[in-house]
Amino acid sequence: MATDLIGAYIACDAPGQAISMLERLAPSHSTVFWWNALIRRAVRLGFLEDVLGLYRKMQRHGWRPDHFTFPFVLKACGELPSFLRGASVHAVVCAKGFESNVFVCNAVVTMYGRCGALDEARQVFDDLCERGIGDVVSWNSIVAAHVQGGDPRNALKLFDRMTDDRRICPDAVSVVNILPACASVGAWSQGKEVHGFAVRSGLVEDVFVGNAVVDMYAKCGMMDEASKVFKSMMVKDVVSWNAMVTGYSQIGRFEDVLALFKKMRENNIELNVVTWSAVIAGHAQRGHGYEALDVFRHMQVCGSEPNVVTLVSLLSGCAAVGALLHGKETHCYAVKCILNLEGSDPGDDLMVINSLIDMYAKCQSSKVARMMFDLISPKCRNVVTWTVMIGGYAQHGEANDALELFFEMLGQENLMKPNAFTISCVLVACSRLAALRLGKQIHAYVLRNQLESVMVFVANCLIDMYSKSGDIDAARLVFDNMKQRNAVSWTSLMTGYGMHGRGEEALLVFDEMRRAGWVPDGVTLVVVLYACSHAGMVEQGIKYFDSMSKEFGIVPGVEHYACLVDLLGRAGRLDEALKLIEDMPMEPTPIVWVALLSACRTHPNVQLGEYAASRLSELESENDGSYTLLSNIYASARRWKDVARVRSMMKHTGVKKRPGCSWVQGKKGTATFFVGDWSHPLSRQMHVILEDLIQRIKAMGYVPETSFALHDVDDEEKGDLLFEHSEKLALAYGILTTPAGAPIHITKNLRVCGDCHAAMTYISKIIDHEIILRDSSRFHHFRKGSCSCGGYW
DNA sequence: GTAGGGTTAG
Repeated sequence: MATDLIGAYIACDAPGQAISMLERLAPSHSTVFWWNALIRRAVRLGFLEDVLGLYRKMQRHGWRPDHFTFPFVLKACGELPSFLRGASVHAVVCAKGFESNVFVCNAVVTMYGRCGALDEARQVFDDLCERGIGDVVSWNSIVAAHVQGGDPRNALKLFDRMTDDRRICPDAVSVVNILPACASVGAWSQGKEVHGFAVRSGLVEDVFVGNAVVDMYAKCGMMDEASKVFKSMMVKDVVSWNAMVTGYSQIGRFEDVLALFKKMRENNIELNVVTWSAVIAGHAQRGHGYEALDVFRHMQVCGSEPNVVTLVSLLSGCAAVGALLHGKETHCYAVKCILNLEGSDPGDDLMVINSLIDMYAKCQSSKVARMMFDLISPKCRNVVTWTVMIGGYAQHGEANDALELFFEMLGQENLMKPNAFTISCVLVACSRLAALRLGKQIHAYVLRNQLESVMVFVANCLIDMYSKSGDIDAARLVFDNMKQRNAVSWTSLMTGYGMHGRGEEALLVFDEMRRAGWVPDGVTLVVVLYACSHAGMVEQGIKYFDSMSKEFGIVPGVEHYACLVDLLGRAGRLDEALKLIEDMPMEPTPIVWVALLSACRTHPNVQLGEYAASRLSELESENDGSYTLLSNIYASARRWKDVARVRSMMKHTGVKKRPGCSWVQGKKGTATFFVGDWSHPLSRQMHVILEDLIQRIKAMGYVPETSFALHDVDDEEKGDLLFEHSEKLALAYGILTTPAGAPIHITKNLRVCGDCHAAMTYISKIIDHEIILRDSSRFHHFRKGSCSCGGYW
């Protein structure tokens, strides 16, 4: 009688009444059923903490959980997820002798899987197998644990073992579990086998299975296969259609997406938020932010409610095109409609916040990004939060801030483990700063954590870091040791050789690349031309440029023309460079005119320089570099009035010359110097050294090239100004702090000054160091009185 | 037991 009442209470969701009645009953076998019923109800309703409360309460009142109780309780632990509580339930399972109950043990495996405890899950599973009581559910559980735990490769291995085991017959769940794993590692041939199995066993008629097959092919980019399966499906639902939409969106076939939309309407399938989000994401991932925004608008017109996923995709689109205003609108929308909604997953909120930080950083608003970052309490941040902020800094010339934040991340109380993304961002920052010492430490970290073996990306960043930090041979070593390479690996190495003026080697790599079967793209050709230009290989460069379309099927873009202008200009062939610009099939962009203007500085030509500068200012008036170049051109012609005019023009238009800045990586960190910056504690000694060196090289024939000083003052004073250039200060500091015989590495934010270049060439003859100077475009190795650039500074 | 999402390189 009492138990009937309890059942009724449970059925009408009055658990309090049911519990108080149960507590008044004496423990007997029949009433465990009602505790289980209560617990099951709580699991269904998602009251996970209540499940555990009931579990404790029933034990306090003397009832023993049975083989029905444990799976529910374990499910609650897995969904919370709470490893500690799950493990203690597992301990009780063992203590009460339930380890031979496969039903209970399968639930333990699933629970551990949900908690990310793959080793524990595996141990329970292996135990089941050893005792020969594992069933298909056990196998499905352990495979699912590996798929969800981010270990798809082992999931695939386990699935293979499962199909080899004759006692086990995979079911629909097995197939639906394993196909996403195939897709995530691009194992389409294994996916094809699973598909074959599904067909032979008839499972493919299950709409879940069919969807999983379509999804697998679509994610592998095999839309013909996906389409074939899709068409053959007797029963389709919106998930089937969305799998196709996603597939086409990912490979950018949006006209096929539109065709699907039409058919969906014909079949009365309503587009849902997943459909729209997938298309938005497809555009965003291809860098088509404005198309993503269009789809978003369309979605709203159609009355579909965006959700977290929609916003995250949309923000990545805004970030890709630097659409700050749209990003801000999306931010407002998120605050109004999405963030902090009752019952929303806090992980989802963090994802939106991470996307917002990334969007602001990529839209040049790193201050706003940092404000958002600081607003999140450190214990709520995850590794992506840190990475987007570090990456934002690294990419926008705030490399020091990037590194500072990275160290802050490492010092967090709740241990934050950098992942491959974080490491890539940090390496970008190292590259910018030429921070070789830190870069090497990061490399060691990469090796210890085996990040490079799975991540071509990280190794590519290492190549870039080493070559931009002055150690191109180390870059080569990283390259040679890569098990897998992609086109970026090759071009990174070529860029390195190009920057170091080792054009022949860059071209050898280019040949190697082609022999290895890689098809060069537009970027590769830019690098090839750049290498030719910086090594003075004019004829070679022209040949490559002329054969681009024929040999590689690449139509020269404006960036290739700019390279060729640079190439001709460096060689002093200014008329040809101008003719090339005039004959260009497209409108020249600023980089083209800057290339010509630089050439007019290297090979003084006032008239052409003026022309280039005027064309440049039509396109962008705020380029401080172009004013400096023009002023240098006038100065070298000793046209001081024009120099003054340019300076007043700069003042008038509010263009500020970026201050020259050089730095040296020493054992105790970085020492940074600005022009005329004598604030360093070693300044006195630096001054003495410079004075002495300049005296000595003057005796060797060095004549200060005062035209670089940008001032109309008498020569003696200009000599002083040259004396104070940041790269000379950095050199003096390097000499003071670098052990004899070791190279001095200097990095400068702008192009090296011609006088400094000349002075360093002389100085390298009399000091016991090689000087390796990286400026904004390339490396200069000064050794024994000559420079690797061969005068093409 | 099925679908969509945030961070990385030339």
